[in-house]
Amino acid sequence: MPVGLTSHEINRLDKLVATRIKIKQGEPLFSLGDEFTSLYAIRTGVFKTCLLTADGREQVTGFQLAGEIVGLDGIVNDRHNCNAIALEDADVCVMPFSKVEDFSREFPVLQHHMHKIMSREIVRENGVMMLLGNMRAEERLAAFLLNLSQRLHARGFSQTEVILRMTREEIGSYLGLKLETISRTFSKFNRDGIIEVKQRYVRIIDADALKKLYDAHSQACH
Amino acid sequence: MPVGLTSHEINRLDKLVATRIKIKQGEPLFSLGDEFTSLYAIRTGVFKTCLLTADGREQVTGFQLAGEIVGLDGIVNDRHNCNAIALEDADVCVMPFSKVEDFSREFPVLQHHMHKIMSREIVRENGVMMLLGNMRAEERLAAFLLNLSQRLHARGFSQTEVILRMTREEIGSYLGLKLETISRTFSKFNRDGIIEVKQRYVRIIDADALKKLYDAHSQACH
DNA sequence: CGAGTTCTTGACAGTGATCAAGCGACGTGG
DNA sequence: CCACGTCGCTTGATCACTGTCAAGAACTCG
Repeated sequence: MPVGLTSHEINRLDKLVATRIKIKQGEPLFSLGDEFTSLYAIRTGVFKTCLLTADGREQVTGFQLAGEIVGLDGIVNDRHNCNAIALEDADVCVMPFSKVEDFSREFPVLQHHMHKIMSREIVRENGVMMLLGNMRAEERLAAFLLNLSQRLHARGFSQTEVILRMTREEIGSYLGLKLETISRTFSKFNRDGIIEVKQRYVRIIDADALKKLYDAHSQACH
Repeated sequence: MPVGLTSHEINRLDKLVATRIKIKQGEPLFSLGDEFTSLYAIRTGVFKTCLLTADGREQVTGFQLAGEIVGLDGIVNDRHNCNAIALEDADVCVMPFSKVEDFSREFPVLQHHMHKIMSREIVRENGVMMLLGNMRAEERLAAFLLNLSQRLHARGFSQTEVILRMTREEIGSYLGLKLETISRTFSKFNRDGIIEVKQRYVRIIDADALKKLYDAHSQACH
């Protein structure tokens, strides 16, 4: 939520986020084709957003942590354009979008905040396109680990120790790789002493080595 | 521009799009790092948006045609996050973003329109992620050709004949492939009688075959 | 007309996918 | 508490797709 509001304004905005719902692990917050009514602010828990192909395979388009907004995909067609699935039991604020728009007209700060959130999502996806289009498996996984650990750190968790909430298959789908490749690359990082992996537990030992991998595609060809 | 406004309102909104600039082929409309001040509505011409790696290789993140909006990436950090380069001489409306926000608060229709435009861009990028993450070279190029011909058709051009404004390298960058692969795949489509290609000229002979390729990744694995 | 850019095509190599087998963790019910 | 079943993870062997390197052709534009 944006800053710079009076306490009276904040009281009014509280109504916007009054409705809270709980989503159990594995359950959808919304599904492709659902009518779009609201944006959702994640209070606790981790979600994935994904598209499904007709045969049931999925493309994970993002992982969302506490404090992030999901549902922006639904605005354009008044229907959700992806599935949002809880990767652990989650707690979510429901923000009816018509109210978001009403309040946005009233509070320029909120309006600008909304625009920034949508722009940030566009820029994030640009980064994923770069990742999928130009990077190799090791670079992709390094980028993923660094990004995840940074976001967790910003939420007060350890920057070096991560408990993955998603499977190898989901990571692979997000990164455009198969689960075997994720597993192999984790094992290689482990052998090289860059990280310590054991199933869902990951400890980042040498963040600089990961950064180097991440930058490699920019520097390799000098 | 949205519909459902009175002529008086339209007159006022005209001020928003009063500034027009011309961009020569190959010239940037804006560049990565530039201060963000405005959104741009393309009146004529085709643009590419791209990110540059340190070594000068690029990731094309999109191709924009007349009627589309560029610059949304700049909102989040008050700096442009990519380059927008004209692929042919172009004519662009400059819309100062602070005015866009002012008018959006005044005209709910415009506000909602803006939200839809940003949401549409998010959904488009989701589609590109699916393409880059799950599809093979032929499927990607088929999707690209279908998408381009549809968008051109919506602008009154032929649905079957396309003059590409971008190089093989730019198409490849967008699709996560090398220019040789684009060239080979074009040649294969040509041999198979699906399209007729000659340099920048492309005629779509068998759109259904392209659609089948595009859907293949959903149906192949039943 | 010539220089530079873009495109095509071939030969070969490499990265990651596929197929397959086995292991390990976790949860449920006996 | 343990047995068992399921799901997720690891690892190996092989293969296919696309990348890389290279050469030459075609087109564009000064």
